[in-house]
Amino acid sequence: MSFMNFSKTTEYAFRILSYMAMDERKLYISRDIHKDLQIPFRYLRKQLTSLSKSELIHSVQGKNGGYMISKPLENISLLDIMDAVGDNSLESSCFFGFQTCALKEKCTMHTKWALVLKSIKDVLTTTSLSELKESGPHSFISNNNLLFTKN
Amino acid sequence: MSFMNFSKTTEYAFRILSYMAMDERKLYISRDIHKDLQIPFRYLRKQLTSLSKSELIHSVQGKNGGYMISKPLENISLLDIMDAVGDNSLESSCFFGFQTCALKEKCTMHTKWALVLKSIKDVLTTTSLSELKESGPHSFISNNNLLFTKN
DNA sequence: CATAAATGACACCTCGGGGTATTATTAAGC
DNA sequence: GCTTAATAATACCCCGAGGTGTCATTTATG
Repeated sequence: MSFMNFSKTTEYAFRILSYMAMDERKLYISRDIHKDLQIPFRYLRKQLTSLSKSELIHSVQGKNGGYMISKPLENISLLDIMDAVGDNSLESSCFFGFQTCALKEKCTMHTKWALVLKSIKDVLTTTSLSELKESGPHSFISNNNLLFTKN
Repeated sequence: MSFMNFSKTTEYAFRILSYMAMDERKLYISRDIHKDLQIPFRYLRKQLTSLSKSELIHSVQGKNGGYMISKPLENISLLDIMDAVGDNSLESSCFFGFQTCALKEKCTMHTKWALVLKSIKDVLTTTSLSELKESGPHSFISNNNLLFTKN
C-alpha cells in the first residue's frame, strides 16, 4: 500500500538525467550509469533508448557509443523529464478521483488540492539540471566511489 | 504511466468516509454506498470490512446492519484515513528513491522535497471530516440524486 | 574484414493492486 | 425457528508497471 510518490520509471529518469548532468559533454555508457545508479541493467537500457527518442538526450551507436544530454542544462527542468517519460500525473483532477466532478467550485478539497498540485508543479518546473549539477546527489559520485548503499 | 496521485484504495476510503460524514449517526449499508460512490461493489465490501477494523468506523452485523462512523467528525483527518488503509506514502524519503541517501543535507532536492511533502501533509492533517461535511462533494448527494456522472 | 563494444528491437516473465465469486456468519422479525 | 437481509472470510482472477533474455544492428579499430 503506497503511492503519492513517483513511479520507478520517473525516479529512474530523474536519477539518470541528473547523473548525466555531471558532465554535459560526456558520452555516458549504460554500464557505468548502471554501476552508479542502482537501476536494473536491462531496464536501464530500455529506458535509455526510450529517453533517446525525447529531446533530452541522444544516443551514439557502435563502439565507443553512449548517451549524451542534448540541451543546455538550464533548459531541462524536472517537469520536462516527467514529460519525457510520459508521466502526467500532476494534471490537476478531482481529489476524490471522480472523473467528472460536478462540484468544481463548491467542494473544499477542489481548491485546496489544486493549490497543492500547483506548488508541486512549481518546484518541479523551477528546478533545472543546472541546479542539480551544483548540489544534486550525483555531483558527489566519482565513478568507483559509490555514495549510496545498495538496496 | 502516472502516479503522484493517491491509490484507488486511498481514494475510495476518502470517498467512503466523507460520504458517511453526511450523517454521523446513520448506519449506512454497502448497497447504498455503492450506488452513490461508483466503487465496485465487491471491492467496496472488502474495503468496508477492512475499515471496520480501524478506529474510524464500525460495523453492525445481521439484518438492518451496516456501517457507522465511530468518532467525532472533527477527530478524523484525511491523514487518519490514509493511516487506516495503510497508506504511508507521505513518509519523507529521498527524492530520487535511494533507500539510503548519504546526502541528506547537501542535495538540493532533499530539503526542497521535504518542504513539499510537509505542505501536503499539513493539508491532509488539518482537513477533517467535519469540514468535508460542510463543503465536501458528498454533502450534496441525496440518495437517488447522483451528482457525479458514471465513468 | 573480423572482432569487439556499444545501442536497438522485441518477446517474455513476475508480482501486487485492484477486482470478482462463493460460502459462512450474524441477527431481526414474522 | 425459518427466512431474510445484512456483513465476514476466503480464495481466486486480471492487468500493467517493472524487470529479464535473446538476438540484431551499428561503428571503431587492428
